Amino acid sequence: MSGGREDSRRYGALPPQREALEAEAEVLRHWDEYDIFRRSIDERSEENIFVFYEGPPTANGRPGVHHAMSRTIKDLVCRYRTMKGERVVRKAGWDTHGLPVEIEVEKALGLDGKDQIEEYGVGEFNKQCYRSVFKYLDEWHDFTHKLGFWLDLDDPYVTCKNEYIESVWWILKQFWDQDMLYEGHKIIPYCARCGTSLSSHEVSQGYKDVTDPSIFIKLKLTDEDAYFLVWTTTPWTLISNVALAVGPEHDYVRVGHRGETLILAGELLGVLDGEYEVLGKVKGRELVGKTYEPCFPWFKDEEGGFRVISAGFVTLTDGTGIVHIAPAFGEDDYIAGMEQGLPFVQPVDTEGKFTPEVTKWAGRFIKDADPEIIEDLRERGILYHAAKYEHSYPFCWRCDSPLIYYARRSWYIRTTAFKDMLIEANSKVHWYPPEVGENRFARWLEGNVDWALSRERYWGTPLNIWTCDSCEEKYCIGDLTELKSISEQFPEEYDLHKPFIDNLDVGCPECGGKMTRVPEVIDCWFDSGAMPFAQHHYPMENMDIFKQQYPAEFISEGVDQSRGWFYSLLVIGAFLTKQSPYKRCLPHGMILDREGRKMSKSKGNAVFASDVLKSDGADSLRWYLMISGAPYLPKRFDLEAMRDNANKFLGTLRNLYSFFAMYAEIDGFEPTGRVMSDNLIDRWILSRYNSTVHDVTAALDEYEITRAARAIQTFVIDELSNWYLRRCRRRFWKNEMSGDKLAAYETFYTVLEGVTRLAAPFVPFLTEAVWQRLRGEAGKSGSVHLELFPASDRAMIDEELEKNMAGVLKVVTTGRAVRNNAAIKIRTPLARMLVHGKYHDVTEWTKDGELAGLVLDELNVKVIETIDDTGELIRMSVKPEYSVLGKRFGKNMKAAAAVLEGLGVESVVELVEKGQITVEIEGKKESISLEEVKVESETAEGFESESEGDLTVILDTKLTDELRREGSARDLVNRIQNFRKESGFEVSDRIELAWRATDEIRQVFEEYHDHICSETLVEDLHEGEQDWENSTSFELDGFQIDLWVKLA
RNA sequence: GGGCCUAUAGCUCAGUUGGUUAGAGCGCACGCCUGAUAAGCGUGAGGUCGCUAGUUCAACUCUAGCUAGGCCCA
Repeated sequence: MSGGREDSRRYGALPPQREALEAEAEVLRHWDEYDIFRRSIDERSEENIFVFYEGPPTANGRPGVHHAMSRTIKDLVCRYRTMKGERVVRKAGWDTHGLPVEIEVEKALGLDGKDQIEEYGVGEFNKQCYRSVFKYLDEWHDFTHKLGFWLDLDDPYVTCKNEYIESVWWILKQFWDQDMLYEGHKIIPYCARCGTSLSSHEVSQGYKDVTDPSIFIKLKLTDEDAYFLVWTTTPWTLISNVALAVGPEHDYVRVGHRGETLILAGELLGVLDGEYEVLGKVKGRELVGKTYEPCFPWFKDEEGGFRVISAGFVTLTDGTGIVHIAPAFGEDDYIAGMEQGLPFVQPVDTEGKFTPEVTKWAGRFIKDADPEIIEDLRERGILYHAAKYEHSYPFCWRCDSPLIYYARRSWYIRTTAFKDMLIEANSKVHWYPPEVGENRFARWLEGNVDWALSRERYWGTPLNIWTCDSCEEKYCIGDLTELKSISEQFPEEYDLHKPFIDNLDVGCPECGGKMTRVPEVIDCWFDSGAMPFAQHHYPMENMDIFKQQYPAEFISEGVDQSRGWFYSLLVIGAFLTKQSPYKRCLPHGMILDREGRKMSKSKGNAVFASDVLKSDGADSLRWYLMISGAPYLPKRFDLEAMRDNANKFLGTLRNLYSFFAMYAEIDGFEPTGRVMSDNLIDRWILSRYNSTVHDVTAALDEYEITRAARAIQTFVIDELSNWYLRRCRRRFWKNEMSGDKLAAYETFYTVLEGVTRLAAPFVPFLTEAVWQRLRGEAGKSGSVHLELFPASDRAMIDEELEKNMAGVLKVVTTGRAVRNNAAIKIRTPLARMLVHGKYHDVTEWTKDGELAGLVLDELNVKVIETIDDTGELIRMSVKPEYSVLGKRFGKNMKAAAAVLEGLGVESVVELVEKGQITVEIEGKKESISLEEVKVESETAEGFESESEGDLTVILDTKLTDELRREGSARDLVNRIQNFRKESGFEVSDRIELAWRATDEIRQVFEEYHDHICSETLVEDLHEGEQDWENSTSFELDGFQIDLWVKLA
């Protein structure tokens, strides 16, 4: 072991729990010094590869506990596969582009909007973006390191590097060559503040419930003294209104209302205030073609507008059934406008302000103008009714401005063209749990729309399409060689971002004219989705590495990445290789705060991973995240709960080692690896160990991490510590190294060493610290993480024994309850214990002397007896076994139950003795066998009893003087041990003891002389006062006792 | 508004094909143990299994609806 551990002992001490952080630091130093991470990869065969992809985080914010979640899962799986003998390369990655970065830099520089950025200078701005991305990189490195996430941070892929961009370009060109990249106009969610369109997955992050205006306006028909009643929640779009849409099959009515004639859908008359009279009924299609007077003057002369059109999307759930159409500001509107030849007006600029055409509100931000627009409509008598409307509306996920739907020029990937292939590729992916992939993700793919790829921003991979200024031909340039061949004076040093790329002089390969690149950059999700290829600079180099590392066996990120990374990986990978780039995907749930609320920066309830690591260490955090609930469920994070949970397990593991080390050191035990014990409890723990290894392996192979963690925890705490070690302590206390003691050491060592390997992927630090100390010299340059995962040895599993021991444990638990009820402490021996159970499982073990011995010892009773006939001690009754009788009696079950539960004592005895009995149920004679009922036993007389299921334990609680004296002897031993410790003696020190007490106690000392002396390592026992330094006095069973002690 | 998931003890979570004492840990109360000891263990009290209807002899479990939360999509 490296670091500061100076310990000459064979089994060195673990740092105490309160120094767990220092212990983890020591392990980290060891890993560094002996290059363990590198070796864990290099020492594995290239023939046996497990491929893992790291989803690149954006290092422009502090890592939170949710990052610890995915990083723990990733690390756990990778360590596990490594220990299974596989070679797991783990390349780190950083996602560097995108709007979030730009926003942060804008804020830092005090810039507001694109004009100011361009004024500031795009080159310098992008430099600042680059710097900003790596602002938190130190904390990310530190967090990754301290969490124990083994990841190759020295050779990461970085999406803004020239090589990475070049690979992305190559991929884009593949799309281009197959006509999968096109330029179009679409109505897109647009953030006027950021001056950019947002992808659907960006939009989805920003829905909020807001209150918007809800207004009804009256639009006068040109050839009739009547008004269409129209509803909208976006008054500002009314300025761009060019048509009204009705559902052709819907029923509309003319109504007389407040002296006017209004037209609206018959089903929606409820929107009217007060009395109305239905004047006539008409189908929607009969209204088509009617014209009306525009509500605003600026576009009243547009040709082909201001008429009623028919549209399928008109519903009768809201509004009036008459929908206002503004083609530039809604997707349905735009499509309808194209189909029906409506005019297209877009009097809103890219900053979301009205253009000069709208004289009254020119330069005003559209949403801000809403109140004035409403007021204007009111003044002119067009407004029918104005109210508030609460609904869910999208906001920009970064800058929080309301989005508008806006017609923009945009580049798309034609994902709809290969939608079926995406669905097919996804169907072969194993999702954990399956429904996330089969239901949610697959369904979402069904509704696939083309991927809006371009972004009108600065800090991103430039879209590699050039247009010739002369011949107008468009070219997609797929790599640097090609670009260099057609550009003049391509410099040695370059950065492919804007503005460099736009300043190049690029000549048209056709006509030699000057070419200009399209201004856009691309969606950063395309960058991260390209990582299987671009991380290796494929296909310009590393073809062989790519081939070896594609596709991934396993990826894991938060469920919120379904539409993000999981999608972009799939689109790019499947398009290029016709298969999904990942075979297994384990999405994990969001981390909520202790109140169950989402963690967010704005709420201030986010917990930062580094803070938790600093206060509690990695193992605690990792163990808590893995053991508390299935990974895909949302999880509440509570520091207190984490501490309780983790200390329980980690503390027990630590104590198990400390115990072992203490005695193994004294006895100079050195493991031989030969575990040949015929001691029953040794065989039991080895059986349970191998069963646990089997269960954990099965769970991890199915990626059921929580199930695996719980199996380990149950084994370590309940079985190894609370039962095996508890029962075996005395075997280690013996003075000489007997065969049995050696067997205990070998067994305990074997299991403990195995447990460190079993738990190593979960809690890599403590397991490492324990493993190293167990291995001693041999482990000094090694690591538990270089070892193989334990294999379950079937020959060691004894199911019969496990079953019997389960019976023993049940009896012990019940016996303890009896003592508790009777208020007789364990130190007081009891004469006998009677056990009764219907099933053999529960009592079978009593035939085995060794098993019975465990119970005698644990409960401190002299004799154990099974009783078939509870006789006069117990009264019996029966209850039906519903699972059996329910099928037999069906409807008559209730009657049958009543009959059986009402059986008299004699009948029950008859049933138990003969195995069956005839009773009358609903007038029919029925034969009931013992297998069809449950026999219950109650009550004890003069004894104390407790029943647990079909098991009954009875203790004879009568105390004799003899038993009392034995109890006192045990008390004395206990007091003397405490006294030894207070006096500062070592566990193995031999002592002289003197005592002074009454005759009653003298009798105990005489009768149990040998026992007391051997238990407490007394060489000489004296009666009477001494002048030794160490003395104590206390009261026992009402008698005063004085003790003196000194080293022998 | 739609899809998927979740709802069980004060808290965090288990609960196998419907079967009659619904489990664990933490916390709480009481106690035990004390040569793993600034540890350890046990017992107990706590639950109309989110609500409502339905299927069934029997529902925490199946079905439908509702409510609340989460994720995703509009």
